[in-house]
Amino acid sequence: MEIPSKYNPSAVEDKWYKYWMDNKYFHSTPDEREPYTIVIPPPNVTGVLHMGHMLNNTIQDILVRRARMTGKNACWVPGTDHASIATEAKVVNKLRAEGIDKYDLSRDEFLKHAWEWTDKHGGIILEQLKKLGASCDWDRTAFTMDEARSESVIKVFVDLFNKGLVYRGVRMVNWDPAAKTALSDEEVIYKEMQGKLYYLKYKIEGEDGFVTIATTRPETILGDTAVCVNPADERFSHLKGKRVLVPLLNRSIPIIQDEYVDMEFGTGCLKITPAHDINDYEIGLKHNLPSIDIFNDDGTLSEKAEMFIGQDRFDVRNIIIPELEKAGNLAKVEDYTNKVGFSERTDVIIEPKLSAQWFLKMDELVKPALENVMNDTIQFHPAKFKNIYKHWMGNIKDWCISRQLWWGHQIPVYYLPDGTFVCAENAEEALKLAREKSGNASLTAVDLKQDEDALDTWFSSWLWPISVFDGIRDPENEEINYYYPTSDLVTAPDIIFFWVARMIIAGYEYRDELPYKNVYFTGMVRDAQRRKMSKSLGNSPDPLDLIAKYGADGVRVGMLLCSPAGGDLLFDESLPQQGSGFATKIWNAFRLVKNWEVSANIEQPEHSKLAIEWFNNKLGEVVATLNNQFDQFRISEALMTVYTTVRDEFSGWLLEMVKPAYQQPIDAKTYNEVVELFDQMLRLMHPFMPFITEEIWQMLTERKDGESIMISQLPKVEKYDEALLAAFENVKEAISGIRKVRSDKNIPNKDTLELKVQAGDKGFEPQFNSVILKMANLSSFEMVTEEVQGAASFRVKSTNFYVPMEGFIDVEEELKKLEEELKYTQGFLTSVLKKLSNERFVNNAPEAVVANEKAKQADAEAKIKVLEERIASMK
RNA sequence: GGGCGAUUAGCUCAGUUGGUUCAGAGCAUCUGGUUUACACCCAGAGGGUCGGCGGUUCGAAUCCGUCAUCGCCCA
Repeated sequence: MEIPSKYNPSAVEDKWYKYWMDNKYFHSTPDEREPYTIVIPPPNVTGVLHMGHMLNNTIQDILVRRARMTGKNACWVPGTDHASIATEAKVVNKLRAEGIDKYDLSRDEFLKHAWEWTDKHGGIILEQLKKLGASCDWDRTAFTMDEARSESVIKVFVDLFNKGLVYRGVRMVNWDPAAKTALSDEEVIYKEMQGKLYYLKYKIEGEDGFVTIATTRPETILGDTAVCVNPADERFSHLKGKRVLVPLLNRSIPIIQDEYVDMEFGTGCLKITPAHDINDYEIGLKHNLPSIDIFNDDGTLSEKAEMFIGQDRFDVRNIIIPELEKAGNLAKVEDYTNKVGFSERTDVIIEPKLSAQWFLKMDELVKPALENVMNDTIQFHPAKFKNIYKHWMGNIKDWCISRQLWWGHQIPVYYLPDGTFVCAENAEEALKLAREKSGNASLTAVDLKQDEDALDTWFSSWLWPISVFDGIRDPENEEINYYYPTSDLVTAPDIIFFWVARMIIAGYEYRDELPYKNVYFTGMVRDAQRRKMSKSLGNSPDPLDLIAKYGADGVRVGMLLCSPAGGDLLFDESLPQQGSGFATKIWNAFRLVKNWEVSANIEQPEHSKLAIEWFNNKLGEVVATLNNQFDQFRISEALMTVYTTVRDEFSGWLLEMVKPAYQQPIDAKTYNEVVELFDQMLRLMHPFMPFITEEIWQMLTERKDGESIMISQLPKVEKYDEALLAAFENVKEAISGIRKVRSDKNIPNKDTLELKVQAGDKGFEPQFNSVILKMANLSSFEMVTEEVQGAASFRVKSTNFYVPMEGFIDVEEELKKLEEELKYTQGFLTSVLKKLSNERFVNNAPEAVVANEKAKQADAEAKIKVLEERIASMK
């Protein structure tokens, strides 16, 4: 078989992905095995794959592939969410570009366009995930607005309504005037803005004087219904009970007193506009002030404003100032920086607005969700996110679940002609209820009008772990009972409240059970300068370009190399480059082994036998380490374990030890054992690098059609000989010592050396002599009992190693080195003795710790003796 | 303003209930090397008073207090 000298990822990756798909290896159906389930955090249909998805889905794929290789029935459910605000905005923009206004269309016509758009763009991101190697069960692909999921959402709304947990209320909401919808607090982004602080004079009614207030939003004076001062503020005590006139309108409003007012800020005098500021709204409620809503839904001024009707709120700000100045109401203007809320979806400035919305009562629902995270029934990784979760859940507000949009699940509330309403899963049911409620049997379907609003997208995604298995509509079906609760959730910390908390709430409400056992929070992907990856900065590489350049395996390794859980990942192209370099390294190891000529007629050399015995034990240790790291979700550390094991232990030590001499064949026994060890290593690597491991695994030895590394089993933890591994570390140290002598004396590796060993109590492992002989390229190996002169020397523990080289040795320099080594060891001994001579240490410290110090003392003393003898003999 | 978290090598981070040879890794840096899988490589080396101060302890990167700086969330 001809093995290409270069590994070519792109050809290999498409081939094996197709093979896995054709063989249905990703597909899961319930059986007697233990399930391992992950639901994908459904990406938004408007999105394309970005670096955050790459990281997130790489981690999920690693977990799923590993579970599959440990005998579990692994099921990774993919899907997308409908993203009502973002998608509706995209569709509205597209229609506008075609000269169509949304409001010229009926709801049904608009939805037809939205579905068309979704069908065209919605699946792109899932196709991209395939390039990454994602082993999702594609037969299960779900969408938050497909039939099963939609019916589930409606069913849940009706259920919560009937439980009395859904109510309609008027609240101050975050209004997005571009999308014409309310947003949740979490969808508002506050940005620092350079603005102005305007000082405006309000005439005191019936007097000559003025009261001066400061505001950043002069256009809202038209909605003022009071001016407020702090009751403790003596500057304004004379104003008590008086009234002032709103500039331009000359409307008379009261001066009220409230401790809310900060006496230090501005003039200490605050205008109150209850309809357009959340704090003013609270004060308005407290003091029974009227609210005057001066804005239309699109951010233009309404008739209630009495002036500037139909003009945009920010235009009005510019034109009202000259008017106020002309009228003598403008005192001064200052520069001012404040935080302004922007819509996460449309990036326009949020308008606080009073509006009728649907709310979900949260206080009772959160209880089990909070408790079971705090008591670690559900584990967060890293655990620090428990605190932030607790804080939010403890201060939870009712959830505003209505959105003034068409794209989404229309709220299943139907209004009767008299303004009362009923809530039902469909129109027929609603009609039945309406007839009962009104006592009017002649009501017909056309008399009922369904609520225009749609539900918040999160109101469908919070059901995701249940609804993807149809557990809402059919709570006892085989799949939900088998796959739920799911195992792990992998997501970003910025949606801990939007999504994670609410899924946990829904889990306990609808299954009386947790939705998953572990939540792994990934870091945020940033660039090398710690900036967020964003389109506008142009600092985000296209993931598909990266895959084309470095291979999916290389990119997966690159993403993980520097991504601790919950920490920022500073992405740089050197990372996937390192990943692809690692793939090359593995490929070359494969080429080395595969190109050996195998002979059945030679005996296995001693050093090969030892090497294989050692590596078998090493493998046991590595498997145990990996299990431990995965148990703790230390995935990036697990990758590092695999990385260093392949590079250092497998390639650097094992393969070098068994490698036959140039153009010599290898014995069949060693070859077969090395192939078996290679196979085991490939399995350990497979979850991280699925493609190259499959490619090599298939070529490593004869495979039958339909076999695959992805359905093979990982090596199990076996007992490993720790003493053997420790002994081998001494052997490595001895070999390194000889290499260092070569390097110091400029002796080429191909020249053989002699070695003499003066064994001490520790540091010499005679059973490995054949290994040292081969790895250090020695011509002879001799045990001695005396000091050897005219030789370079080094020590492992209390054993002296000598490499004779008469004439090469600078006695002075050698002595200097020995003196340094001695001084260091003596210093170390002093510190140990200091501890041991401290009575309180000996009495208080655990026995094992004291014994350890005594062992350190003995070792140091032995080494000092060896060094002193060596120095004495050289002098 | 309230809360949470962080501060360890040039960079990014580990460091499990305080105690195994004077704090580890990867990357970066430096030195040497093209030996017959691999220069996308190999062999070595340097680099940290664990943010400052104080305390508890026989013993502190680890526990407590305080200050400083930074980040995130909420108002």
